[in-house]
Amino acid sequence: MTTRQPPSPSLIDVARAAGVSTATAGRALGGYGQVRAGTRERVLTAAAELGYRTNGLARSMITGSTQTIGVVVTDVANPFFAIALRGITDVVQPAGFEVLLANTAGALVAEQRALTVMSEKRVDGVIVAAAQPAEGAHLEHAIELGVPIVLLDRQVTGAADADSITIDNEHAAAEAVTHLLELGHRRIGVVTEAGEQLPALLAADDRPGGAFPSAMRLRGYLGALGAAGLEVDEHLIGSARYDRDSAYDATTRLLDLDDPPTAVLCTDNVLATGAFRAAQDRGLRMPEQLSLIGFDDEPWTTLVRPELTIVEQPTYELGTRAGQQLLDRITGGRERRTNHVQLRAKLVVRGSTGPV
Amino acid sequence: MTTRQPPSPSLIDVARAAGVSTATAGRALGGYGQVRAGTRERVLTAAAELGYRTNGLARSMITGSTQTIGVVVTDVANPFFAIALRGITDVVQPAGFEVLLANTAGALVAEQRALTVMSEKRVDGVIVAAAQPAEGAHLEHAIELGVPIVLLDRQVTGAADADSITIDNEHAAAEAVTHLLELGHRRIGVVTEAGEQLPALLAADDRPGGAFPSAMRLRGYLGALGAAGLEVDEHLIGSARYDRDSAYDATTRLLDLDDPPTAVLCTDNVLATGAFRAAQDRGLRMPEQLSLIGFDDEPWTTLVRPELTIVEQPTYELGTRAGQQLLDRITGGRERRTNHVQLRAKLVVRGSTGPV
DNA sequence: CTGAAAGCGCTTACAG
DNA sequence: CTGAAAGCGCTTACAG
Repeated sequence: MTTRQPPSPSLIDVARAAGVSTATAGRALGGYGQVRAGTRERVLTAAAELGYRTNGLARSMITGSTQTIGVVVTDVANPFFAIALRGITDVVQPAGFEVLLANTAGALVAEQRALTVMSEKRVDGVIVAAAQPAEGAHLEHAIELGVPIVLLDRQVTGAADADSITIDNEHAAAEAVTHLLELGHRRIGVVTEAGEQLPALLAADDRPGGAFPSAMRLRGYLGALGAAGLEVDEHLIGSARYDRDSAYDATTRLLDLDDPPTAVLCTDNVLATGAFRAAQDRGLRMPEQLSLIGFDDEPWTTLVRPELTIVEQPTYELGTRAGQQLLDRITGGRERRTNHVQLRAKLVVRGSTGPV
Repeated sequence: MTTRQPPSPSLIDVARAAGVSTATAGRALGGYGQVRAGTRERVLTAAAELGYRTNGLARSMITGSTQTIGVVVTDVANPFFAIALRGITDVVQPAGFEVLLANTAGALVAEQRALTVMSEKRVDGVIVAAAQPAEGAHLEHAIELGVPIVLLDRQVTGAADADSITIDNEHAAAEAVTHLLELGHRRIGVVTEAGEQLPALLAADDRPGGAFPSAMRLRGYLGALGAAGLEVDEHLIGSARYDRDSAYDATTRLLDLDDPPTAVLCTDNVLATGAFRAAQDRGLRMPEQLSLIGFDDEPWTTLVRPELTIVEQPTYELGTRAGQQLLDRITGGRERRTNHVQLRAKLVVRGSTGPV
């Protein structure tokens, strides 16, 4: 059935059919202003008969609000962001807001473009998981234009006026290392994608502004060792790219050392899959011959044997809080102080960690 | 820094600053019509100085296009939809379209509301993974209003004018069962969330219109057994809700039978986690004592031992094709015939299946 | 190539 | 409670 599509009826058509002015028709349909019950009835009936639907563009242009927020992430297919995104929609949709989503694949230009487009589409605010925590100029620019921003999962330097919601990654990693120390481990390795930032982390003693979670976790690892009075052995820091195979190789290199680690912390869930596999393929019994800790409570961590000890992030809550924070900012206006919330991760001890 | 936000400059301001008409300013900024190079320069400079950004709402109201598509899914946190969504954005964003996302949590009313709102916001088209394959009236209504729709992952009865992209779930499940039959299995169980649809499936001999993938898979299971001349034993059909614990229980019930199955097909990835665990807890050696097949190539399926034989869906491609299909429809208009594409899943044989 | 004018479809003071 | 008019910020014929 391919009928030629009739032009969508406008408020004028409805008003004419109901015998009222467009102002009155608008009031009846939009639920604002005062309309006599009988008049409202006639307008509603006419609208229904004509198949009228409000033109949201026209309305938004006048009201100055689109009831839409932007969400910019590096990868929606990553379970972490997928779950956080669900948290955002669960909070924001019931409040009458829609979500405009952009995926940047980690490219700064894509993020910049997304912010420009969203700003042109007049979103009421944006939640962004930045591709480059060191690059915040475009974000600050958007804020100056009047677009409230909530940073998700990572702080950004140069975006001082953005709110943020993150996880205390440094503390989370430190807690995992402390657990291993308490079990008696002294040679503790780490599989990380923040390897090349090691020199900077070792040098700096001030807290960095914008940083990837991976860097903060590596920092936590270093800090916990330091607090225990242990020297950092750079051989124990296994650098990997963000994929399973690379983590596999990094883990293998650690296990090949003359003086290999007795325990390994993986600073991410994907890296943990590679590390687990490497240990498995090598036939190492866990936790007797190797203790292993991962990140995120993914389904597989309780399907493998032994079950994996992990650091559990409040991912869903990260999303709901981000959504709530942005709604508050949209309602509360720019006057409110910038708000930085940090959530705590939780160590979940299972079978993959044991005494040395 | 909380400066009071200056009203965003409009085209009028730019035109005035550049000493041209708004028509000319619009042409220079919007990249349409003819403008002398020198004039364009002046306009662009003025715009940059004023910090001008096009008002997309006003533009869309005139051009009749928002360069935005809607995507409606039941659960973005589900890896299946998260990956498909990534496929959609990867195709649609480079083409200059943004994505308006709605999560329905499987509620029909939420889906209806989402379509109304998206239609009011004048999206150029919508991709929807329907909450209720039997309810298509609201979808057909949107199409009549001029909003092209592409159905994702499930057909819907009553939405005859919608395009669709799905996976041949019936064939996929049948192929898995055939694999087990070839290995000599005769008592083949299934863990499914479509259990209550069994009577309907056993009765109907015509292909159903709208149906959940789970129902189509159960249908494939029944068909493959029938083709092999085997009677369907309803005791071998383990009904579960869509969660791990329920699948665990359903699997346990199957294994508790006097004459238990020697092989089990799980019609979904979540159900497979529960089934795998049940087999594991019972101490069954796979594949010697039980052959198991799951759905979707999730990371865990190659981390467990034995590795899981699975049916791999082209999830990412499902998304890219859906995006492409919608763009074609938006460009091509309503005149084109409705287009139904079905993708094939692939059986990946691994260690969890073996001879009986 | 450029401009004056109309118009997209609403909401908002302002009168009555 | 209702209406006439203005206006949101653009693009599009239509003239020149």
